[in-house]
Amino acid sequence: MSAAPSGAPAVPTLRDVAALAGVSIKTVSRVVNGTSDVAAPTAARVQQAIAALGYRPNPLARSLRTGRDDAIGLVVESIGDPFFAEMTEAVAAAASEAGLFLIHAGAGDSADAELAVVRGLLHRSVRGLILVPCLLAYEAAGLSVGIGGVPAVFVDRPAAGVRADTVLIDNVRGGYEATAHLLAQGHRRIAFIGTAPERFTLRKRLEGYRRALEDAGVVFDPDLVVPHHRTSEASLLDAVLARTDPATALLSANAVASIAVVRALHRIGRPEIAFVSFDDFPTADALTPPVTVARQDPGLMGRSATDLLLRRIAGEDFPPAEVLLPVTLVPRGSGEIAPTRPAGSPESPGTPRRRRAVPTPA
Amino acid sequence: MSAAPSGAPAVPTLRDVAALAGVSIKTVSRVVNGTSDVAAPTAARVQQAIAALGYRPNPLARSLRTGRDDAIGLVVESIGDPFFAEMTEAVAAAASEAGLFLIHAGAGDSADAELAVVRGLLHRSVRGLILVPCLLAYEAAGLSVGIGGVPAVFVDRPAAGVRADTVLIDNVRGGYEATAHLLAQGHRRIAFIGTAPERFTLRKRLEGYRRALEDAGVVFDPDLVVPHHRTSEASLLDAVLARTDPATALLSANAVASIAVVRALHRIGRPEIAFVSFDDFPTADALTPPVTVARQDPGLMGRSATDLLLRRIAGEDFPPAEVLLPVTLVPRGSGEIAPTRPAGSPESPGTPRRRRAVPTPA
DNA sequence: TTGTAGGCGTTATCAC
DNA sequence: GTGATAACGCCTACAA
Repeated sequence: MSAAPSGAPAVPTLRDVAALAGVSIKTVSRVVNGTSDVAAPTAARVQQAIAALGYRPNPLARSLRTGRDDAIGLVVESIGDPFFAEMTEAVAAAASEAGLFLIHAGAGDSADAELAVVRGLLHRSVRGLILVPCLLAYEAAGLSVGIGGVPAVFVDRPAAGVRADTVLIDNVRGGYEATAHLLAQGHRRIAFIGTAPERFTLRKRLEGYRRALEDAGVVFDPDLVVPHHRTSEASLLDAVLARTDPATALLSANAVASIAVVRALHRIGRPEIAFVSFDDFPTADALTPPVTVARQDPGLMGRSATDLLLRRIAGEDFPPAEVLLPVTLVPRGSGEIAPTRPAGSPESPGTPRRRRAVPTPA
Repeated sequence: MSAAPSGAPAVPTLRDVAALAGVSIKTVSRVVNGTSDVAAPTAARVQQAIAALGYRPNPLARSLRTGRDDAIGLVVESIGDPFFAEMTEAVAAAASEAGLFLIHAGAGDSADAELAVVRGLLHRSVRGLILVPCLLAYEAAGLSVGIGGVPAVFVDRPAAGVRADTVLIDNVRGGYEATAHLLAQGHRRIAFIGTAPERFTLRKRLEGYRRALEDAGVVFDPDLVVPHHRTSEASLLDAVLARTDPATALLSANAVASIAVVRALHRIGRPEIAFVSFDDFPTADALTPPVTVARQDPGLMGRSATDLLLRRIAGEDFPPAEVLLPVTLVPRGSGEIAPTRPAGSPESPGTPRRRRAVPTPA
């Protein structure tokens, strides 16, 4: 066994330190917190006593007194999602660097649950919050969050009814450019896979998609927009491929949808269909063909959010920031496939700019 | 703006509720905590006052008084790793179901940092800890953790010097079976990719690999064991493929290594090399060929750990549990490729049991 | 069944 | 510069 002293270890308190150092409690408190000046010799004695006893301030008692905890809260609906996992890692790193604990709270999928969680966090006197609002339920919640309240930064999606900093990616532009990229290859029938109208990001990406079509003079066809439920993976692409005027290209709405698309294409043996993925994913560059992606940077998102939050916590005052992070198109092959002209197609579409062969193993 | 009352919202306390209900503080406390009996009409009045004021107990004050917080701590070195992300999600779900907050602390990569973090967590009076010990540094740390101290469950790797519950996967067996699977296809030169001797799991998997070789009468060749640093991805496989007696099959040590292998094979255009991945990954079944994996279940790991922890927190007493989770071999194609006999190979190895063609797109 | 006094460990107020 | 003393919000004695 280890060299633990017999009996209860008895965590030392300010009083113990004070007794050992022969000073008052308050003096120890001063030394610990570095507030006001303490005479050098006194301070030294206190430091020594602290070291001897292995004293550490009790964060709970401190929080009770000061009304704030050395922690920030992070509310994400699902940390299993690789995107949020990477974001969370960045937040965790920045928080621990700032000496703050990270209290992680999953909000499930309901607005009520989310508000309850946020309230719980506020009750713990967290210094600030980073929130991925699962639903736009802050409208009338009457929470004192954001500017004028407990510092808060909304991430990935905005929250209605709250003045607070927001960090988003440029979903519309990302959707636009991904679509424009496919249009430039000559595609006119581009399916949008994995939509979920209730989700802000996907709605925005769809908006970008529609705008790009519009700018190219292609009529929007709602039949080419397919939702993705985890259960429907097997038949995911049937609706857009098995028809008289099938889609010749696919744009997925997020990484989860992308992986479903990859699986589906693989299963039906149609790797030659053009495909751009919104979101990068680990093996995207090792597939056949390698997958062209519109890449966002979750780590950057987490860092930006935490930076803003820490500035707010430090007391900086500035108008609500709206950070819009870029989306980068990374051509890898799958998105540069030109449409195969289906038999009896009415006309040749715009000239494909380039055509990269699909690597086929010997 | 919302219907916030003018002036400071002033979080209501027990006293406010007591005043409104016309009872004593203690009575309110009793109602809130459900301890001892309170007369029905009194209780009703109190409940009403609570509702009217929107009172919520202050968890910090409660923690200070009771010496415990309604939270558990989770220490993982990197939550960005998909494996730990999935595990964390399971833990988070179970914790919130039990009404506990999850305090997440990244430990970086140093034993000192990890111990500091654990100490910090203990100081916050967390109810329990789930730890992925980054280094086996608990030996002489003298922390009152585990049996007889603050409930703790070690996950993924054991911790020396602590009596505590542990949840591991059967790494040796997983490594053994993956290797045996390749041996059964006739492979004799099997490379082990992504080793890192300082990591428990990888060491164990390597052990399983060696045992399987031994049982098959194949001499272990240390040159076929290659470490994986993130920087060396480009030339990862050179050492085992570019030689007179090259490896004909690969076994990767974990998901990160697997993805590196997939990329490397893709880059050098050698998809026909047999490959088994330790750990599943999202697109494993959509690659060409689909990747055979030895699959572990991170969610199950998180759930098992939390279950144990909650039982400890509830006061159950039982000898330290050592849960060993299974690893399942999932044949998908890449692991069922027989060796191509290199020119001048001395002899034909054991009969391949089955040979599945590599799907090649037309 | 209900109320009163005291303290958990800390910081804030005010004297010295 | 330093030290008593009173909170912070809650819960655990014990008394009524």
